[in-house]
Amino acid sequence: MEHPLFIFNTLSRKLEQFVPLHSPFVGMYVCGPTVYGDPHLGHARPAVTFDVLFRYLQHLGYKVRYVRNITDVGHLENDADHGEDKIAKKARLEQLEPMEVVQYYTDRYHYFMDQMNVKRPSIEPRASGHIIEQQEWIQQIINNGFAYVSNGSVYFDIEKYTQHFHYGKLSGRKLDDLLATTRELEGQHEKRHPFDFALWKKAAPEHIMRWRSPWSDGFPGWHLECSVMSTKYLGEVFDIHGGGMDLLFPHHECEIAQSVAASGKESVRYWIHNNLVTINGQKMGKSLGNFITLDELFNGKNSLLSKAFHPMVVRFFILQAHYRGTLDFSNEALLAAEKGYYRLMEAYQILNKIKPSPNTSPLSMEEYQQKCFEALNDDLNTPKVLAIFFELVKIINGAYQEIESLSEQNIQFIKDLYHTFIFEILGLLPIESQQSTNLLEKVMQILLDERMIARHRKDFETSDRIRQKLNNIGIEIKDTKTHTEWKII
RNA sequence: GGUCUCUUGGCCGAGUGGCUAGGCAACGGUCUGCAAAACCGUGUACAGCGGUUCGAUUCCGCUAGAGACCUCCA
Repeated sequence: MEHPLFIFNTLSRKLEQFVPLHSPFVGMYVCGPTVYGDPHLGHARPAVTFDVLFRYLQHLGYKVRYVRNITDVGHLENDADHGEDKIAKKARLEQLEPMEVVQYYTDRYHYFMDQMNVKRPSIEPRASGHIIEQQEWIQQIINNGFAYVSNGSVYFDIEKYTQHFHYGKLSGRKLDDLLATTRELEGQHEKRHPFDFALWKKAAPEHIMRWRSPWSDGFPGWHLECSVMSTKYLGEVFDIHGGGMDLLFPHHECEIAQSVAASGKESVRYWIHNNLVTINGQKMGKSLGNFITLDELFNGKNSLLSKAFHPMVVRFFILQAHYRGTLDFSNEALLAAEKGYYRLMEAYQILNKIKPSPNTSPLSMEEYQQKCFEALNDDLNTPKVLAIFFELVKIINGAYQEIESLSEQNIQFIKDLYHTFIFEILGLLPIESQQSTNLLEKVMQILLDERMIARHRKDFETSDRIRQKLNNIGIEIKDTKTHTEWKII
């Protein structure tokens, strides 16, 4: 690889050169959604972030196995629900089979991710399909002495673990601090220590989702599935584990502990975390109820939105910020992103209309390419890539007006840059204008001809009326020196 | 309360020890019958106070404000 990729590893809190364990193969695991609700903007961020990483690694020539799980069991609710499974609870509310809920929201998730041009992972395992493997892990951890059975549930023995290993190395937490701040939770009395976490949970009688086990009829603990499924498909040690910042503790910390307790090895080499989407400076999240679903975003039906936004605009919006910074949502910010996105895409269309300059322009296109790679290699700096492209947009527009000159080769080179960076790696696609049929083309031509005749005889009242009426139904007219252009907006 | 992070012009957001991204909005201009788009130009931002330095928005300290995690969460 001629361009070494550097990526921020949460484990070391440093920028590290990415070197796969078994090049050219790369194993990447990302925590997927818990399918008990519609996906919102907060789900889109990691999906897009790691989609870009996936795409970029592939572009660099790596053979990537990308695993992203579906959590369809195992998340406890510790409020008034007495450890009831989240999925089961929702099912009860809606009078549905749990698996029906799971299927519904999984389909929804896929649908919206497809809309945003997020590639499907190589493997998308479900927690409920790996109960046996999870039980095997639990047994292994018990055998190794790092877990104990209590009243049909199995808990991870943190104190035992810390005698040999460092619990808190990823999140930088100290056990004493944790001790002082751990809250009173249901089932606490079953644990030896308040910070022990469940590997297996005995199910209450009314609990729908349950499986047989040596310890009780119950369900696996909420941190176990990722450890089990990642190593099952990627090996005991693999390259990348990603997810949202909010999963850092306790979820990812527990994953490390589980792996070490089971196999003696830490399985993840590069921990990568994306930052959160905020709204009014606050985390957008399920529990706060301040989230905007992708469905609402795409159809505009939310009081915070002035209009519907195209999925590509949302993707662009996400990529305009660096993945490790918070991204503040607002209607205004989205409108700005929308404008910018169309500007970027229109410049690509204009490339086909430029008259190539016969003399070679002094612009070095290779330099732009180089800068794009440097930006991506510097911890996936997508906003910088976009900034570089907006410099090109200026040149493209200038060339169209013939105040800048681009040679045939220049034009082709820029097209190639678009294909590589914008379409392939950033995964932004031009929004196809609603299939303008041949008939529409012809009708438009008649209208524009009539308008041109009116303009020629200085009947601007008529020409403006035609333009306004077309505008009202979503067709925009632009007069250039030689002709009139139109497009559906 | 503990741990950690952040604070960039009207908004969103990159980045750097000196050469001041980008997008959106605004203003002036070119073009146009007028628009729209595009192009050109303008606004000289880095929370506050100290310190290090020839020089700090960028490094260090303090203060203020905001946020995240400590409980399921992308």
